[in-house]
Amino acid sequence: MEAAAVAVAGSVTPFSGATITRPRPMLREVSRAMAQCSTCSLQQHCVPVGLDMEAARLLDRIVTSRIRLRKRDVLIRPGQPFTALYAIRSGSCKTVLIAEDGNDQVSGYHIAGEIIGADGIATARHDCQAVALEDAEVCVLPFERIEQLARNDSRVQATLHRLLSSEISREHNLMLMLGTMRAHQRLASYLLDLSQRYGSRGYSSSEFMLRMTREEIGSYLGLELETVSRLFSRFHREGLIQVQARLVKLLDRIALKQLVAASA
Amino acid sequence: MEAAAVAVAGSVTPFSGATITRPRPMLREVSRAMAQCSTCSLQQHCVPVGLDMEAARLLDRIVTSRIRLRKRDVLIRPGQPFTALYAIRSGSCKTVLIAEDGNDQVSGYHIAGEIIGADGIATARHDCQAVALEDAEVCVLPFERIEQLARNDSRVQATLHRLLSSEISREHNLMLMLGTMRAHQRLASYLLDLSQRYGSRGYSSSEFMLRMTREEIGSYLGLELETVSRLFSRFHREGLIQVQARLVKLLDRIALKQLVAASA
DNA sequence: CGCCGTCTTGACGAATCTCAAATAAAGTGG
DNA sequence: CCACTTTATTTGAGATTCGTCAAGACGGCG
Repeated sequence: MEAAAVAVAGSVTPFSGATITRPRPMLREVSRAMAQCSTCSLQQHCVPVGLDMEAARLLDRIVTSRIRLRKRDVLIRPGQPFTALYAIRSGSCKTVLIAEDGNDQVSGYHIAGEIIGADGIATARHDCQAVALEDAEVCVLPFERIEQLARNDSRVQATLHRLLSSEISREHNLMLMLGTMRAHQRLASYLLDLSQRYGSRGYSSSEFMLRMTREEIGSYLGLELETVSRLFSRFHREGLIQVQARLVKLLDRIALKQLVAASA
Repeated sequence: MEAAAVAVAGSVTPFSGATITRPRPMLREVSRAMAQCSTCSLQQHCVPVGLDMEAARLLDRIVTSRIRLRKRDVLIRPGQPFTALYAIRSGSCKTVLIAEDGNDQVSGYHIAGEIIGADGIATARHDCQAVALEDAEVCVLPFERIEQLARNDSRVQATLHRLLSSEISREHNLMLMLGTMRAHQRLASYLLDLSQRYGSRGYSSSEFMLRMTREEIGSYLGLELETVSRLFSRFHREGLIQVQARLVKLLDRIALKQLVAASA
């Protein structure tokens, strides 16, 4: 009785930031039996963070289903009615802002444990697009249920508020980066951010795979793809990192941090 | 029993983005009797927007006090414990993000009817500074009360969620601007945004006073103050606006919009 | 094996920043 | 209210960063 959250088609749209070249099938809803926060291995990184077992059980009532995404599948499209938040269970997504004039910008890179879709609440429509960067799985959190549960339990309520507010803080950091940093500082900052996020999830914090193209990274950082490429080469040449296509290894984290902090 | 929200000192801090040259007295709390959403003239623009009379009365229980600010008074300082949101009743404020390295950036310009402080929820501490750009008055909305009321009334809850989400959307727009626009487009975009916001509050949408310096505007737009100044001169020369110090008059709104929309 | 999307690198130019100096406006104390 | 001090704004000239255009290399997939 509530497949609404999965009303996400898969065909090409005029919005599409990614170059989708072939029609895609509907996104597939996965058995809801498996969607349980209380037994999920991501508990410490996802919505339930900080909640005790009892509260985590409450969340089991929210997560009604999961969606499997293949690389380039579109999870959210701009203008789409807002019904749910999505928690990434595995894989990664980018979010893309698309202005009326066609201007677009990658506004986020999201990995397991992170939540997307909060932009849609105010207007009841999403204003960004979300696309899988690799095969991924997301949990669907119907917003009505969240609100209902939040009214009945202050822990759930606090979790929701924390979640919305941290999206605001995340964007604050991005704005600081876009508004005050030089190209090389932005890239260094991006690499350190990835490192920190992978590290806190138990992946290597010094060696990882970039899931976005140079162009997408550039868009995210407010730069052209050539600038990103040149900076990767320069960092490599200067011994700060080792980079081979999408595989990056941080060699001198301290120097990277100094780059970011340097006022000039 | 709850003066906590007013625990805001006024002396010089190492953070201070504005150049405050003298010590300032404590911010003054104003009689709480007057703070009533249900009779406030800003109802259509502030928190109560969209609520009926009955729901607006609920908000009266939230707004416990008001604070008067003089120009340059600091309402929120970074790191300060989060206790409340603030609704601007009159006057205007800027919010400033401050990085550890001292890097700072104006992240918002807020006028009557707008809410500030939502960044603090996630970490229980504010991460931005809020400073009055002119004499102003703000309503204090203790967050505990908001949450309590939101649990009991879904209209209040929805209002809160809408409010947090629109802050996210506001920042999305800023990011698009910082990440994809040229200097002249950013300024045109800023002027149109001011125009729209003043207009919707019953002020003139074509003639208004800038409350920020060229430097603050530059910081907000990710530009140097000289660039801002030159652009004001250029827009004036080209007949798009008339500008005399802080007083701006929009002469050709269509051309300004075209500037913003132009892809190159 | 060849195509296509991605990435790298170079050369050049435009946009923007930096530094500097003059002018205008605002704030301060008498 | 005036004279003085400080802050804000404008404008110019030169330096720098980054974007644009172009060509070729790389690599994965059919």
